[in-house]
Amino acid sequence: MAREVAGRPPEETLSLWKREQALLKGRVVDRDTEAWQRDPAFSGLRRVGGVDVSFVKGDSVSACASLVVLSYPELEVLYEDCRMVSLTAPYVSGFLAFREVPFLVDAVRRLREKEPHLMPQVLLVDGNGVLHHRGFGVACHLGILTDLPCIGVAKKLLQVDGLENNALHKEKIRLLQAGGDTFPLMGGSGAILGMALKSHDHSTKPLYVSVGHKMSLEAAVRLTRGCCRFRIPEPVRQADIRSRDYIRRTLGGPGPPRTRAGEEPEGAETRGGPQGRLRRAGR
DNA sequence: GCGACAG
DNA sequence: ATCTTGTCGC
Repeated sequence: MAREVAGRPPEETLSLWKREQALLKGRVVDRDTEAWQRDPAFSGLRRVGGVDVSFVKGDSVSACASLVVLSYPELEVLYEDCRMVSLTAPYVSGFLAFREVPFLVDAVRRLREKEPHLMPQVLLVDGNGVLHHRGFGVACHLGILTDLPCIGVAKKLLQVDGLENNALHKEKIRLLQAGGDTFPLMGGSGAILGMALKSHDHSTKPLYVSVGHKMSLEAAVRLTRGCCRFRIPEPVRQADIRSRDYIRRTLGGPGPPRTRAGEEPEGAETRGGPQGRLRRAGR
């Protein structure tokens, strides 16, 4: 049943959300807090997490929230948790966290309870950190709620605080040479809000990296680069691929629906549990 | 009416 | 976010 979530929240709700962001923003730490973050080779870093939420096409409510954990530097998947969820908040630019973050926090909590030894040492988040209307994007929000170092990795420039995807910006992109090349994204106040990063040699579009929590921008950019086999860093890419795959296996796909009304015994999932646990463990 | 718009 | 196959290039 394709449901629709309420259109745009009333101003009163947005006002409450802004207050919440302002409150939590005060707790963001934009410095390196872990020893591995300052090491040239990130020695000591063994697990990197990625999160994403994918949607069912004609439906703005049903989605799959996923959390994956990869080994570093091998980038092999060690853990996967995909779960169908019902979103309650609509997407409003600047308030993405209120739509997606509760389910990502749930995923982290499940991991903490069931496989604490696989807890990632940092999370790469699909979206922005401090590169945000009020300096508190989804990567900051998730970082504060989980107390994990987080990095915001966006695929498009969020045009805030004077930043514009204009001719000058496009020219700077064109001038990026090799993978790893960057240029700073300076806000109106003069502060560096994030970095545009050419994630690999033949990528046209850069990634927009910003601090989420418990990490410096320099380390965030360097680690993001270290996680890229393709344009999108592996943790986020795997979370995306697996969440979309989970939806396809659950609803989409050719042939008759896997679970026609009245068949298939109660509850039990066809493929190893509601969360599609641990598969293809690396090493 | 026009432009903006992370996911 | 999603709608979507083949196709061009290394």
